[in-house]
Amino acid sequence: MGATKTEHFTAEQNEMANLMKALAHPARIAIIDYLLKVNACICGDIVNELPLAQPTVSQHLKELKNAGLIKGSIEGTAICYCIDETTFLKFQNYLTHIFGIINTNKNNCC
Amino acid sequence: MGATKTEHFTAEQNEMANLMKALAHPARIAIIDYLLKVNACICGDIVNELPLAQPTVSQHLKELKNAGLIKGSIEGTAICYCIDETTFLKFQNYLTHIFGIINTNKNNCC
DNA sequence: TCTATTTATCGTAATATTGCAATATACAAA
DNA sequence: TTTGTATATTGCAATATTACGATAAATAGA
Repeated sequence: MGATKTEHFTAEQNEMANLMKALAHPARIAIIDYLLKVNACICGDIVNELPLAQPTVSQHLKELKNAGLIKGSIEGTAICYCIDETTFLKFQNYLTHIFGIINTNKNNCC
Repeated sequence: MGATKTEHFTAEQNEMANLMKALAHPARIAIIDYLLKVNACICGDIVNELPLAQPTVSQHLKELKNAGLIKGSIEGTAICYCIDETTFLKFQNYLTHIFGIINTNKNNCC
């Protein structure tokens, strides 16, 4: 097998799992961390910031872009990537809900 | 290759990527959703709640347990699973930080 | 003890992910 | 046009994940 049975789960469950999957690699966490640290679009030097070959970085950026977590625009010979706030907001809404329940329901466990 | 180069990233980046990976499947999101919905330990009927075979569910539970997101205790012939708040708190701390930066740095993007 | 029930593990097939060399593409500047 | 620079794509090998049938282990109750 090896293929996730997405059709049996709710749209939200699949959506959240996809966002988690997009962030389920330290290189992609590092990219997000870096984008937030420089607090701007990155135009050119992401590859130098990561301990991976250029095609690998390009692939990770593509996955983050497909998930909607970052967006890019062509800027001459370079590409500018930055955080896509809309998707992060959706992600935040789900997680805030989850964390909210966890924090109010403390100690009702075996 | 196929193996993540964890040694090149920070401990926090690897830790967060691992938590994301543990949640990067709709079945595991569904398990967490269900645990929160019933607001208690689940003793016995997780398998019936999911559209997957028993060995598959058992495997997903194991992954959530390995990641520290749930904990289980033997209760007669059944196993009781529940949310592990400590790990979720760590996860929340990281994400609250990320979301905080994103929400304060709006519109400084290309 | 025997049986039923519940959860875990093993083994395996199908599929997905990771990483990079080689190469392609796109554009700026000489 | 040619050269240099930056990013993307292709192709492939190594590894990981997903799913489940078969089976094991553990316990409760007859």
